[in-house]
Amino acid sequence: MSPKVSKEHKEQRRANILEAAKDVFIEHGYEQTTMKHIMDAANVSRGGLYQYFSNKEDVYEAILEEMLGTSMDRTEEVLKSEDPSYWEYLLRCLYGPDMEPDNKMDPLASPSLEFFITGRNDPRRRKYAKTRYYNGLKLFTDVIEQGKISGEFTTSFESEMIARTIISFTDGLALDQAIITKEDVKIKEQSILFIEYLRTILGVKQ
Amino acid sequence: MSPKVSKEHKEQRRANILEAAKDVFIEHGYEQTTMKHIMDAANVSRGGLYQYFSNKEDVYEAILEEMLGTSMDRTEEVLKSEDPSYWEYLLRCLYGPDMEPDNKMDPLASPSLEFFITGRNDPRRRKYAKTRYYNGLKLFTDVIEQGKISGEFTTSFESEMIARTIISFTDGLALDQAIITKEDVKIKEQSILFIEYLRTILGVKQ
DNA sequence: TTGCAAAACGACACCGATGTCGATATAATA
DNA sequence: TATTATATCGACATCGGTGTCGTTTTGCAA
Repeated sequence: MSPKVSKEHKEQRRANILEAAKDVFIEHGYEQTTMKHIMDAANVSRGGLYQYFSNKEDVYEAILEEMLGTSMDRTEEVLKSEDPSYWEYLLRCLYGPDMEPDNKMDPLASPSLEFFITGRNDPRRRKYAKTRYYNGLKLFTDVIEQGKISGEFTTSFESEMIARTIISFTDGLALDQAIITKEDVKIKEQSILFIEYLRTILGVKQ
Repeated sequence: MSPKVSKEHKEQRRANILEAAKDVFIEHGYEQTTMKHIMDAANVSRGGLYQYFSNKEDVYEAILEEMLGTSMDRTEEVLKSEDPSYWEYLLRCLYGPDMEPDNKMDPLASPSLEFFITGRNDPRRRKYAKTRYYNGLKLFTDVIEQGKISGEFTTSFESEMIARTIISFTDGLALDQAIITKEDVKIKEQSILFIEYLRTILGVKQ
């Protein structure tokens, strides 16, 4: 009845495997990585790996769950900060605490997009894609809505529609950087231009 | 020495296979379709298919070549029309002759994005992705540049950077519609908002 | 017709990845 | 130290897809 191996140890092991798997996915992408790759990276045998995850999709879903969780946490945190400007909230959600776009995006973005797009005919995968999309949509819509109420944004466009364009643009940037490479896509410069766009379309009062 | 089967016949057969393959790719996506699927759809045997194409990648590249070709032709055509407004040129390049965004995108967009992103570590595939990107970039940059020269666009932003955001936004929209589905992404409404954005960022004089 | 080169066929061998399973190692408890 | 549940191992059978190859069919040309 009593456990022969501590629960913490098991969770630790699982976390280690996930950590290693993440690196493999970043390097090879979703489709190209095999369970063998993960086994090697995590120093675990075939049987050992299958003890924790029943297949590759299962592994990636675990990584996704974690991502979706922490991204929600982070933005919650941002929104709870005492800064009163919704415009800054928005920039923080997009570009982190220092509100400065840089040249690279989340390295897990491209394997994830790959996971979503190759599984677009699979209800299970699509569910993850939708969750991710609607999480982002809700967050941005809320912030814009709040900004309107507070009088900081004077736009007459629908908050939700602006939120959608934010997501589409961000996704497009991630996609282009994945298939073309960073240097060629000029993420930073595009982001700066996009901020300018947002500023005008939202009618930000300074 | 002389051919036993006319060259036209052979080209016709090849074209038929490609036609069928295109439908299969649209239905199953790139990764999920197998040579067997294509064989069945095109009513050709295994050996027969391999007579024309040496593998799946080869088939898809043929489709891509065709796409890249016709898209260049079409935009060439648009640019050669006698209409003097560069703003309208731009809208036509984006949304076709009637300049009205609709709710759906090219059905081959998602298999192509899949082809590009799953092959992002393969130089061969990346070359296709780059060609596609830079074709679009050149087109939009040229049009915007012309519009500036003619005085129709008064923006002080770099033409190339605006062109890049056009591509990123368009790609993002295609991606989102692929992984989420049309109805949920509201492509038309987003496009209308995007046109508004373009109008302001370009400083279009009416 | 007949001859023949190319096109079309489909059986087959191959391969790499998968998930299972019986054997073994491990570590907590008695 | 002995017991025992379970974590770990890796060999193995399986499977689906691939590309080849020897055979058959086709249709133009002599």
